[in-house]
Amino acid sequence: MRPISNNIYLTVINSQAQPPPMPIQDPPKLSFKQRQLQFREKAILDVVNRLLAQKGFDLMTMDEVAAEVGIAKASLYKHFGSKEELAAASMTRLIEQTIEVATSLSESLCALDKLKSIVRWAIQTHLGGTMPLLPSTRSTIQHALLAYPPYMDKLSLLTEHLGRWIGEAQDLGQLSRTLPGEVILYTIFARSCDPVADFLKMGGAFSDAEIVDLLIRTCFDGMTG
Amino acid sequence: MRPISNNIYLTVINSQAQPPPMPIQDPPKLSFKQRQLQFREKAILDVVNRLLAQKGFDLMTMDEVAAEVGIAKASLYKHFGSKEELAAASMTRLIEQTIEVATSLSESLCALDKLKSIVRWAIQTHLGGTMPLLPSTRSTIQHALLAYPPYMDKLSLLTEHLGRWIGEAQDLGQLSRTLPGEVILYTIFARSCDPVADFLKMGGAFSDAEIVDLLIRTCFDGMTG
DNA sequence: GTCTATAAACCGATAGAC
DNA sequence: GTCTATCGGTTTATAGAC
Repeated sequence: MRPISNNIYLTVINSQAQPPPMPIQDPPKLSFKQRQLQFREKAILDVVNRLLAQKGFDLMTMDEVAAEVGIAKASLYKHFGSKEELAAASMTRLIEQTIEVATSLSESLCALDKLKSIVRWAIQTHLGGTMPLLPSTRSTIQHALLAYPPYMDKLSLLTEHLGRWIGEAQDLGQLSRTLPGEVILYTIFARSCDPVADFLKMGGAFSDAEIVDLLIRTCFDGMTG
Repeated sequence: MRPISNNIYLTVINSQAQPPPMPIQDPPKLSFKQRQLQFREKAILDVVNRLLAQKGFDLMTMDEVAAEVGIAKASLYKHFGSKEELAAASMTRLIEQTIEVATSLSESLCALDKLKSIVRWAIQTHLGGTMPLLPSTRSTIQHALLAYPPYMDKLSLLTEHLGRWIGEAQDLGQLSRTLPGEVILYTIFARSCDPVADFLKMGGAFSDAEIVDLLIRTCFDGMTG
């Protein structure tokens, strides 16, 4: 597969395996103050994540974030330098969570089932109201994300995972060998934030579980089957 | 197929055929002033359509619209009462154009090919930079659109067209008979504004024609084939 | 005099500073 | 917790054309 040029997903599909950027070392004991800071940071990001999912970046206000966390607006700026950085941190954590889900998948699953599991988790998260709409070239945050190395690093890592599974699934004939890897990758990303889920939920005719199954089915098997 | 509750698409899939809401009468001679107004209105909507496609509703400003049209901001309000109404009018025209494309399709095409033709046209429009991202439950305009009868009427009309073809294609076994009609309909809508097209274009590895083919293929046939 | 386009003013909201 | 500068949607008053 051809390496593709830089883009928002910083795709490294099927690139040569890279050494992990840095060895993971569990952080040594933090002082009480540090833990308190970390705790509040988590609370902030929880709120931001939900607001991003519900209203998107432009409609989310810093006043609102501060109010929902229960702290002063100025305190927000102690943790995050700007609204963009705040959103970028939240998105980075989302990618981290996705990577955790990916690495925790049973090794006994085949590549295709691993990919489906990721999409399943993403759609469930979406239906739960905590999945920001990641991929849009029109969004204000895209530029901030591109300029935020932690996000790009984590995205590379995730893409590496998914790219490996996509290649495996193609080798096994589970996914079309004639479909470019990035088309599969982007389609998986897109379906994970698919507005179709929202509209089906609004329609009220299907349970969440049914919606997940329908979306995974149309995503992987199409509509002609 | 089960009728589904009201939602943004006001689905009338497979509903009984309804008489057209009103007979179309070509408007009799317009005065010079009226025609001039109509001409400028078209120019405004052209700009709005492009800006909606490029930046979305929230990031589009009335200053920008006025500047690009080449008129004063206040003049915009002679034509459209608010920013929401302006966007709604633009979206309504887009649906009208889609209906025109649909009705102009050759009768010799089978139902499935008609559906594919519509998606093909939509993705081409998208790649051309004049396709606003219609379906998102998070968007500000959705409420305005729901409250704008001309849009809802046109959308019903379009949905009726597509719903009929979906039913035909299912009867012919061209589309899965076990897939709910609204899932197919929404998927078609979603794929028509798919961000995947943008990312593939940004990647630079594919021509527009290739992107269109890849998206139609994954949409209808999935990725496992 | 009337009608139209526009510049300028208005005002609420919001990011960020003190 | 308050303050300020800015931005953007909306309104109003004015200048100019017919």
